[in-house]
Amino acid sequence: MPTIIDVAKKAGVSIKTVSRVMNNQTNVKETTRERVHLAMEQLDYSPSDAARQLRTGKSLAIGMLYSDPSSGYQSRLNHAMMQACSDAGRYLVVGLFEEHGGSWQQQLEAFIERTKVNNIILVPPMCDSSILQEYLFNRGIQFVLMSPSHTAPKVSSVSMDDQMAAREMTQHLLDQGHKRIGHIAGDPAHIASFLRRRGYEEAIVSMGLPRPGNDLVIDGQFDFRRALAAAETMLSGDNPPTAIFAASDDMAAAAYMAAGRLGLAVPDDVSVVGFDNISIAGTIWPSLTTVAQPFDDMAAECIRILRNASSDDSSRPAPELVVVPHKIIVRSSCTAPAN
Amino acid sequence: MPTIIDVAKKAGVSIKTVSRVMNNQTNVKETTRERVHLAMEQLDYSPSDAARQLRTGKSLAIGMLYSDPSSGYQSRLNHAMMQACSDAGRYLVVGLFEEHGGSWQQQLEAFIERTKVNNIILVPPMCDSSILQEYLFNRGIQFVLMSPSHTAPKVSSVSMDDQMAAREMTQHLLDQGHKRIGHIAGDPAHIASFLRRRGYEEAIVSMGLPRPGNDLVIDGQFDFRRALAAAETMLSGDNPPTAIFAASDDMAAAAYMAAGRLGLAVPDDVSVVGFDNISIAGTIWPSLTTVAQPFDDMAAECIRILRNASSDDSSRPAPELVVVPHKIIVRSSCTAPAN
DNA sequence: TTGTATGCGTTATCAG
DNA sequence: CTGATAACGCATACAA
Repeated sequence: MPTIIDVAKKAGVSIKTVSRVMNNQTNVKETTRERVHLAMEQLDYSPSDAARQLRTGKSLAIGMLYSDPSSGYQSRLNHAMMQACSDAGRYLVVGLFEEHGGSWQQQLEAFIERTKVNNIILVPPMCDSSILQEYLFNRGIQFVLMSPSHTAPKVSSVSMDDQMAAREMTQHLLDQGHKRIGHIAGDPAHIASFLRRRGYEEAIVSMGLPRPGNDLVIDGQFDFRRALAAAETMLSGDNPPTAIFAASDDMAAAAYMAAGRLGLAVPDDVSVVGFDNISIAGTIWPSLTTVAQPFDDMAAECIRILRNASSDDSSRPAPELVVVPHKIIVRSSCTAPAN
Repeated sequence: MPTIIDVAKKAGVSIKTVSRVMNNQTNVKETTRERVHLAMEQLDYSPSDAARQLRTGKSLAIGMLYSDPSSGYQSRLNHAMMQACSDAGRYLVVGLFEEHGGSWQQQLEAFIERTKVNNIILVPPMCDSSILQEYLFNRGIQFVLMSPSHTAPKVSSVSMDDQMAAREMTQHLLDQGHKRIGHIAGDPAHIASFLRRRGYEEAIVSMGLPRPGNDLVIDGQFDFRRALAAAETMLSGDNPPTAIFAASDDMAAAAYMAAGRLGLAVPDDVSVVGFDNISIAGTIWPSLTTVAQPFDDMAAECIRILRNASSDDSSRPAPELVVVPHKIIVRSSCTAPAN
């Protein structure tokens, strides 16, 4: 493995100059810079993380702490985050908030002590703790909030627009000619449920249609069984909807089952759309039209923000509030209503 | 942060002695060893990974390369592996085999060059490549095979026993009194499909029941739609099974839907069991009895093997062939047959 | 604009 | 059994 010394020799300069070039510092003649770059390429040189880290005390690790390792959300986020880290030449160190492991702050403190990370990603529900934010801020640790319920003033955050996504999903249904669209809502405790519901209502009202009432909007609480009951109630009513928008794919699957039980075909008798794009959504039949949370892009944004922050020596860079565009995945569970 | 020097001072010894104690080396008087341990505890000392790495050239990173980032299997494995790494004080670096990125060996080579990992986990389908194994072996890189189709002679591997799991799952059905049990098999291209099917047949035959024929075993190829057709065929036949064992949870979900379409209730009219324990299995209703692949334990075993291997200075340690016990998750999709 | 010299916290050599 | 000291590869204070 070539070292900085080899590069310096090859380029006919001192190691300090090579160092300057590597870190994009000023005070290097342009021709010299090029010569160094050439030498680095020819030797296929890449700096040693270990040495760098030893010298600067800054780790390339990025910490992410979560509280529910079994959730599908977290699992997919991990996946995306790992990929993003890998792409950025950094690596992810994960930690778990234990139910009975003391206060969040204590656990965060212990994690930092143990791993020595100085970049952290805070995911729900921890990202909504102002205590944690305060602590990290005071300690000078760079951090990003992932999908916080409320954006904080001085802190960078990355999220998607649940409300807009729900609105577009509903619009998609309206565009196909549906006039009566049911909504199986999520757990009201989650802010996302609220936003998705609002987006759904907005789309409908903005088309001049009446605001949907209790016959069309039922709480499913992200629970399969409740959603099943909700869908059955809707579909067996007097004036059943021609389409159902479930606030999660799990609940959309429940709508599939309710339709089957009632002898209704999806999508011919009733269209169904979901939210999440869980892995089964594409393999189930008919394949489910749904909203894909842009995990990959959100992860990449988190890493980018953290990188910028730590490369910037001068104090704290301005916080960024990034909203990543989602994607509507149109598949075959949705068609124009009969007649 | 205390360093080795602080510990040495506190214990009244030289740093070399502290180093010896840390690395469990010989030639230290027992009382001295204790004194050092005490000092380390009192100072809450932990060695610097960066320095260690710089000095030894050995990275704490563990590499894992995969080819299908969107698969649920991979996503769950990642998750488990990250956790295991974190627990072991190491970290995971992931890489992706690109479809058109050159041969596997070239890509593996590039990954190693770039990340400098010297511990690698090979997952399906790469774990079955003897070329890759040979390459890593010659290069002196420690590696473990994850769920290989065939265990290799000189290489450690970690897997679960698909056949045994399928056999137990089927036995569970038999124990409840089922005599006619259908099987929706997976893609014959996967060795796991074959093993699961064999386990199913074994259980049935060993009870003195006739070996199931083509009316009871249908290929679903891990495809929802095919599985749906298969389940409908079985359940609408002359002598329908009272229980269906699907080789994946996705396909079990298809069986649910087929039952619903035919006006059959799960589990009262037909029991359904699956394989994988995907996240929806517990939330769907009735919740699905299934086989849980022991991702966490398998991941932990991989890391353990790698750790042992790299701490062992003397040549190459003996390869281990670990089979991790699986778990049958009994939920509510399965009951005794009617009458 | 460029170079020299020192130290980050370990491990390892070799001499007691 | 123990210890002084030299690396490992990089960044930087300081000198030129």
